[in-house]
Formats: sequence, structure tokens, C-alpha cells
Amino acid sequence: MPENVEFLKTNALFKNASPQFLKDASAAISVKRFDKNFVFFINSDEAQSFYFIKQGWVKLFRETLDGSQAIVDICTGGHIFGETAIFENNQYPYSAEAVEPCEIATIPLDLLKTEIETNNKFALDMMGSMARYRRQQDREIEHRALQNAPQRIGCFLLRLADQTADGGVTIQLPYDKMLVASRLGMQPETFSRALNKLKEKTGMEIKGGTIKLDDLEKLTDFSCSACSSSFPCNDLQSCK
Amino acid sequence: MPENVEFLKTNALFKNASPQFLKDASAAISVKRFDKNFVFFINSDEAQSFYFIKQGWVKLFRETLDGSQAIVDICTGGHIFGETAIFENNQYPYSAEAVEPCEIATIPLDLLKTEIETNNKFALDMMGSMARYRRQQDREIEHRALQNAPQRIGCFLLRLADQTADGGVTIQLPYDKMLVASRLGMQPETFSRALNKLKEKTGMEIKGGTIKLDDLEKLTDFSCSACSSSFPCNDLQSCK
DNA sequence: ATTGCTCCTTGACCGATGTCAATTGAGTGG
DNA sequence: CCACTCAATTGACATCGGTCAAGGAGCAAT
Repeated sequence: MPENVEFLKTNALFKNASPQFLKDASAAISVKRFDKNFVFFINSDEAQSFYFIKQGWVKLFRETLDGSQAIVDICTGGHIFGETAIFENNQYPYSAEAVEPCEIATIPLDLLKTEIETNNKFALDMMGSMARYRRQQDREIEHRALQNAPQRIGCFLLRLADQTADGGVTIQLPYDKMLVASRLGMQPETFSRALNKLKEKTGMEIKGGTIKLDDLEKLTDFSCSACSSSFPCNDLQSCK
Repeated sequence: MPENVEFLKTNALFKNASPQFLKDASAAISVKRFDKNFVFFINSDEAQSFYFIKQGWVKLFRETLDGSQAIVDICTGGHIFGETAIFENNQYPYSAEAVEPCEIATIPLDLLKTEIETNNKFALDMMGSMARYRRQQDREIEHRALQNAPQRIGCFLLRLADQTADGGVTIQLPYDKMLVASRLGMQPETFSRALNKLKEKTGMEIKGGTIKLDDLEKLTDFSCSACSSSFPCNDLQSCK
């Protein structure tokens, strides 16, 4: 397969991509760096391309008339965005902005469209990917209805947690606290206070965006009681 | 096409279903009436079938350890449910219960699975249907974050509205107010109070589940300012 | 070190929603 | 017609989260 598109394989969606698709993509692809705050497209723009994130974080969002923002998703390396325009009359259904310097591959949407139309295996993978997203969204709605702010933060942290050698846990926030707050649908002030409450309840140690905890169970006890999945909630995507 | 599966065509998903699928479905299908509160399956049950609603309303939901319920969706005639188990290791990702007497067709999941694997047109339709659902969910999350209770109710009503001859509008709630409340992610008490506030603001006339309003614009002015779509929000599914 | 910037935190306050309890109302079956 | 049940409303109150304003912490440029 062409070298310059090998990285696509880091996304399971492309594991059954046809040679033709890879060849065409290889010819048409453009990989570039983008600065923080670069806007890839805005909601309802005519869609020409979809994007593959090699590196960095991208925020997908929609805005209301009165200027509020709703975060649709926050994605990073290995994820694609903008591809849903295929099913939306070729209009992007949200806006996309870099939240830090990024390395992004731009690929014509037509190629993807042709591929799902002609390669059934690929179509199946695409459906799997859409179903995974659906599961994610369903749970997100549930969390917002049934969990309070500290619990939602706890749940978010759990999906970032790395076991350390001594049985403890280290968690590194992947981006700004402000952005985590809006990802979780709360105000920065609420986030700050809720994180403090979580700290009290679990004895975690917080230093900037790094969090340490000796016992994961403290966190699961606190957060997972108000959720319909039980930990480890493998049906939910990690946030990394 | 076999007569006893003709009704499937009322769902756009089946417009490109293969003759083979229809024939197999025709042989395997079972159409029955179910009482109110009948439970079709519960979350994480092994999935054998998916269901097509000919008549009535069905509630899809998940439950937490502490007994709270989160509504995933509430569906009616022409909609299917349970089909997502295909992408979830053959386990239903939610529970399903009749909220009133229903007429439901039960169809083996295998047939659907085979169909998406072998009929690419069908697979594309399936993706379209999944994308529509995604759009729906994205907006749902947005609404819960940015709209208050009266606005959410207003938005819900707008998607039920029928123009009457004299330019006015009649709206009929499709099911219990309690269920509408949980569909909108709020408590029955909150719903009741919020509906009163909406009545004050728009001058609507409420009698049981029937609502009359002379001017739709009163409602859109009130609800749609806190939304990222503008009315008529054709990207959102009607609630009927 | 100083300045200026942005992110983050904290305090004070308020409005929205949830909770609990009592009451009313509508529909059902005896 | 009456009792029963459940939905719906209403009141009182608590809690949560949002808003506004002020201050502190980290960081880069000078």
C-alpha cells in the first residue's frame, strides 16, 4: 500500500479499505500542520473533504443564535471528522477547530463516498464505527441526565486512567480544563468546584492537569453508581 | 413482494431490501399484539430478533444500579428497534417496553445482518438511517445543555404541530405527560410547571394532552433562539 | 524583574430543577 | 354510584449549577 497513507490503518475503519481507495487517497491526500484555533470548516459549509487527525486535538461544535456553543465531540490522533457530511447533503453538520497545533490529513470526501458505495466490507466497518459513536452519545445523554457534575468528571477521568506500577493510578488531562468543562457540558467554575469535591471524596492529588490516586475503586464507587454500565465500561470509548 | 411484509416499506430503510430478504422475512416474521408494559427484552439480553412497530408506542431505556431510568428513545409506527444489537456483539444495548397496546412484527436479526452484508444498497440506507439518528442525538445533547425546561418542551411541541385550516395550530401529545417528561430528561413536576410557564409566554390553550395555539411564531420565538438549527428544523425528526 | 496575557480558582448570589408531600382529577372496575 | 388507582398538579424546600466579579497562578515576551 502507498506509504503516504499507511497511517490510515491506525483507524480500524480503514482496515478493509480497497487498494483502489488507498491509491486514490494517496494521490489526493494532503498532510499539513495547522495552528491552534485554525477553523477547518463551519457548520453547513459545503463539504469537499474529510479529515484524519495524525496529531493534536480538534473540537467539533455547533453555535446557537445567541452565541452559546455546544460541543459535539473532541477528537485526537487516529480519528476522522467531517465524514458525516456524506449523509447530510454534503454539508458539514458542525464546525471544526484546532484546539492546539495539529497535524491533519485532508482527503476528498468523494473517495470515501465511492468506497462505501462499492466496498461492502468497508461499508460494514463504517456502520460499526457509526454504531460505536451512537453508543457513546446515548451514554452521554444518560450521564447528563443522571450524574451530577463531580460524578461526570469522575467518569471522564476513569476513561483516561493509566495503572501505575505500584497499583496506583495517574491521570493526565488531555487538554485545557476549560475545554474539559465544555466537553462535559458545564461551566469552568462548576468544573473547578466539582473537581474539588471529587478530590475530597476520593483523596486524589491534583497538580495542574495531572491527577494521582492510589485506588481506582474510590473513583468507581463514587461515579459509577449513577450509570447504567458497570466499570470497566468497555462499551464506552476511552477519551484518549 | 410477499403481502405479509409489505408494511416494511413504510420505513425508508427497506426501500432497497432484496427480494431474498423479503422472502425470508415473509417466512419468518411474526406479527402480534402486545399489552401495555410488555417487555420485549432487557439490556444485554442475547439478541435473536429485531422489531418493527406497526402500531403503538415503545419505550427504549437503560437503568442504573440505583434504579433511575434513562430514556434512550421512544418510537412508534414505522420504526424499528433492537436492530443495533448487530453491532453490539448480539446483545441489546437497551431495554424495550410497550407503553401502550402495540402491534409489533418480530423478525430474525440474522436476516438483517445477512442483508447488510450482501446488499450494498441496503447497507447504504442503513447508514443513512444511523446518520439520521446521530443527528438527532447530537441535537438532543445540545438541547439539554443550552435550553431550559420550557424551551425544550416548546421544541418538542413544535415537532408535533399540525397547521389547522384557520392558520392556527393544534398539537396532540402522543403519550403520557410523565413519559414526555422523561423523554425530555426532566421530572414530571418540572414538566408540569414548565408547561405552565410556556402557556403564559405563548398564550397556548391546554386541555389534557391537546394544545391549541393561534400563532406558531410565538413558540418558535421562545424556543428556537437557544438552538443551533433554525425553524423549521428539517434536520430534526418529527416526534410523531 | 516587569508586564500582560490567559487559564484557573474562589466568593457571593440567584435562578432553575429536583425532591418530598399533599391534593386534585380522570379513568376503571366493582 | 363509589372506591380505587394512577396521572397530574401544586406547594414548600433543598440542592445544584450558572452568573458575575475579583483575585491568583502560570507563562511568554520584553
